[in-house]
Amino acid sequence: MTSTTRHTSPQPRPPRLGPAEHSLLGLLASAGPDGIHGYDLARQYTHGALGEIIRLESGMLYHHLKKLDRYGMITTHVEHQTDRPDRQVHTLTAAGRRQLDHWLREPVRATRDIRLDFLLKLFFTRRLIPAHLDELIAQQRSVLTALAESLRAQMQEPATGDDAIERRMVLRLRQAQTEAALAWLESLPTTENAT
Amino acid sequence: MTSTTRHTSPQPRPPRLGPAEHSLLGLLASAGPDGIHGYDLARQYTHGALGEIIRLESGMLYHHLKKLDRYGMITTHVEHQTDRPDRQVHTLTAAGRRQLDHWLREPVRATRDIRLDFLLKLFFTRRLIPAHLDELIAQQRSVLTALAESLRAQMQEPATGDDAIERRMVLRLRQAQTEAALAWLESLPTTENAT
DNA sequence: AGAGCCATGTAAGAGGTTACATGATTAG
DNA sequence: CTAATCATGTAACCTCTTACATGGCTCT
Repeated sequence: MTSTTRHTSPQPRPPRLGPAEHSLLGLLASAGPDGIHGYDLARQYTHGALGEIIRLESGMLYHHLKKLDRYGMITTHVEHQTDRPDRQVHTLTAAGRRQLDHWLREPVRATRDIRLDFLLKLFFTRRLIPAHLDELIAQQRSVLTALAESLRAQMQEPATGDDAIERRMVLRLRQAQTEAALAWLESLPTTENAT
Repeated sequence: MTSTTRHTSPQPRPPRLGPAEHSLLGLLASAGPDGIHGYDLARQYTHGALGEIIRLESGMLYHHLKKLDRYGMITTHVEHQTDRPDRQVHTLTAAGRRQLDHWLREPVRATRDIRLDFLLKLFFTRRLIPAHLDELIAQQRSVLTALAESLRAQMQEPATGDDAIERRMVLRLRQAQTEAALAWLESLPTTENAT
């Protein structure tokens, strides 16, 4: 076991992490203080419900792990094995956990982010901080409700211009998708009717 | 007016065009044989319904035009102006028109492509080949109906495994989004109830 | 005089895809 | 013997985003 993490330049830039990286933080949080290695992480994206939400090729997975290490979100140490290739075991840092918790608390702003980002938040909130589930759902509902109302208001405006029909088609689609997401949200199992 | 198009190597690779490039082909088809220049194209993405569907920065726009020229989908010639900067006027080629028509005839396979790709197809079919509108909508409806049925079948399967709840949440969201898109599709103005 | 339009781009970087490289071990 | 598993990556190539560069002209 040789520590290989170097924190000479912890945060090269303000870290803007995507859904893939946040899901990795979530898996590392689930793994606990003993850490987890890349190949094990990769398996969680190919088997299980996570793979239904997001697809992550091994190339990108290792790339993201490097990035998270550079940002000081995780630490990395090599675990030597005799009969198998060496593993790099990763552990979540306090900064990584803070980043994860912050991300989990934020609802998504746009309807199109429900499919990927919000599903991930839901998945990891259930697993890591189930007490916060109702709050996450409630906050997301209020964002989508506001969006739906704004769309309804735009539909009320008198149609003007030669592309009025096209604009209305677009608006109605956005409205339909937003309302479908809202209905789905409201059908979600909460603490009241938990399993 | 100096012709600058070179067709020494017309198709360097099998051309895989994205929605942005197809929308450019659509605008070039609307412009007719006299062609149209980049800045004029850019305006159609900032004003009008097109901008509600897709956002295209000028940098990417000029990049796509270069690519379309390399692929032999458009031709380019410089139009000299004395009081204004020179323009590069682009014209759709027969190959470009073939590509556009082929793309317009294909329904999208996934629900998430409705928001961008299908809206573009709808937009340009209405504008260029309105006689084909009903067919496009009917084909897309049959694709989405099949998808909805497959999702319903998956929901019927007995829930098994420890992440069964999560899998069902994902499935129900996909179902809700697909059914919302279907309902919207069926509410679209067809030739029967045209304006 | 300054803002903004006209017209075409470049530069730099983030992010992603697809495919392959390596090399040992184990299961069928 | 062959294939798959374990484990970590590299290489090449797209795409997209964001911001800026240029320089003359017109409008207020």
